[in-house]
Amino acid sequence: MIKLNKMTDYGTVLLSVMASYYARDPMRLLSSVELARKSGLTQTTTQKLLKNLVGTDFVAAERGKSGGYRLIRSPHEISIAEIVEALEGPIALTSCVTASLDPCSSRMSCFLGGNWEKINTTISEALQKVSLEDLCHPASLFKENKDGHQDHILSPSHPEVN
Amino acid sequence: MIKLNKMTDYGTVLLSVMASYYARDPMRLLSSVELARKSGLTQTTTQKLLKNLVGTDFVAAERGKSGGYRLIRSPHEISIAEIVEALEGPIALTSCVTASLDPCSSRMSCFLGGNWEKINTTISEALQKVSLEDLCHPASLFKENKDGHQDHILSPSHPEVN
DNA sequence: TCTATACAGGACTATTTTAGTCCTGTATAA
DNA sequence: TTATACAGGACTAAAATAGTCCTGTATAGA
Repeated sequence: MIKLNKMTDYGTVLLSVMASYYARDPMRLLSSVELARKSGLTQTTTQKLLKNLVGTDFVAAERGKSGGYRLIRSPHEISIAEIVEALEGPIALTSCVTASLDPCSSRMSCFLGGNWEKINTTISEALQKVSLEDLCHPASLFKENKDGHQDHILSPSHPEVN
Repeated sequence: MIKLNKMTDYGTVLLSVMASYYARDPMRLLSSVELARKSGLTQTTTQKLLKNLVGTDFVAAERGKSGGYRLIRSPHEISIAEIVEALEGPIALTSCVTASLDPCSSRMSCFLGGNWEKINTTISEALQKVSLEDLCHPASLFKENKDGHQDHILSPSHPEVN
């Protein structure tokens, strides 16, 4: 099975929550604690994810007492490819294609490499065509509680065991 | 990084060797020992791979003293998708899509699931378009030794440490 | 018929990768 | 000045993968 990490799965959930807030107020900061609660992920996992997402060109952080995180690009401009690359590194089916040091010590691997690279490109293009917004339709993701607060109804494909 | 297993990487090397023999004589049987030597993989790894490949509709085995393995379909009819599925199971980015029992216990995962499935389909289609023959151009893979025997010049992307 | 060879299948161990935890430091609003 | 929240890395635990080993079955040839 060609698979994403759990962390990337969790990451899409987290970013979906952030996207839903972005839709209402792009400048709204959400702390890691808030994001953990809204996403249903544990705090430590949420924090770890956020650390990996800060520094990309779609998530920014502000420190201090009223600090937090927010998207800095519109969800429809953020591709799944970018998210995957932020959390897992370059999209490629074999490390041969991307390893720069002594990448292909044999003719076979180079020979295969060119073809794997075609496949990798195809896959990367497929992921580039899907945006965070495509995964996330914020309007349907939240419902109001009696007390006016919002609770997430989201959870990752592989619910985190708490 | 979305990645294949090492075993699948090794598997493409092994199948490339088999394809090169198929091109000369489709009925030629190659023992696991021969295949290990020609591919540069260890015997145990080769045997393990072959066990997983036998039973697919592209590799068959014959037992007994002069037994061995061979391709039973032309390399140009064998897609990388089939190879990957034989060695790793169904091609999918998250297990949610394929797990049939309690696959999506939350709205989010189902909601995401539909989109992941689109992505998975795209990736699967990309892999179906590449054949074993595309990876393997037998004519260029072998060179004759002085004594007229052929040695493999192939090795996997991640050469196995012996 | 006997024997050597080669595939069949599964159980087990070791290794590697991934996930998850913890600790210490820095920035900022109040 | 202090409480809060992000930053970064080291460490441990868990899961997945790779690799080994053992026993059984089929078959060609002596």
